[in-house]
Amino acid sequence: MLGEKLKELRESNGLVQRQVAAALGVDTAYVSKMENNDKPVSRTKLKSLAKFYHVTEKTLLPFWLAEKVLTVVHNEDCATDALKIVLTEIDKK
Amino acid sequence: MLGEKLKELRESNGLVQRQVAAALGVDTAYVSKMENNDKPVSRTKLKSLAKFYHVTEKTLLPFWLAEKVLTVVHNEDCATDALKIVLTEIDKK
DNA sequence: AGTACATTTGTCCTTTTAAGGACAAGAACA
DNA sequence: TGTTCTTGTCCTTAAAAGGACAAATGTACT
Repeated sequence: MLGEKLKELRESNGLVQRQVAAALGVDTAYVSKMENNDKPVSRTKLKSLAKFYHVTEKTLLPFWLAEKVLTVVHNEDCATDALKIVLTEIDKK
Repeated sequence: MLGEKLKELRESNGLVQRQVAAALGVDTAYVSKMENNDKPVSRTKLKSLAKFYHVTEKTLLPFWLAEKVLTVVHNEDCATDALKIVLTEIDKK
């Protein structure tokens, strides 16, 4: 979800993980894990990535947040119900 | 959301927080916080509460999960977008 | 007004879990 | 083979969970 997006962005910019890693000041393993949703992406890194890929943070944010939500509901069989409850709760306000 | 539910259940059973607290082995402050969504409700406590109120855990679970999701998306203005992304992602599987 | 009980709020502490990240070593691939 | 990407393990620090306690507030009754 977010990882896929990040990978797309990197490849569409013709970049290799090593370069991204350098830009963020981390190693390539870290980048790989972010792209495979194995490590959470911090918000500050998200900002750096957005800048690096020349997109606005705002476009990435929904995917970033979705990823977080997914880890919470992941493997719960009432996930859909829960999400719908939250949705109605949100626009009730 | 979950808290409201718990409070409803308690009151519909004509119980007071002190009794719930005793059943769970915690103090009343803790119960109050659970009912006001100030403290997360652990899954084991959820089970105890379900048993105590004579409802199945399955009926409470969606609200419990919704509460967790809410704390994740809370104060993010793209919350709705994120939730929708997760929804489509989920039933894509 | 004053007591008695119920609930809420705030602060504190300890323990558990997650984040953030390095490193080494294993696949893929060109 | 050299480069990229992935996986697994480890470590350290930063949060969050779980919960106690005290004190404040609310409520109802007489």
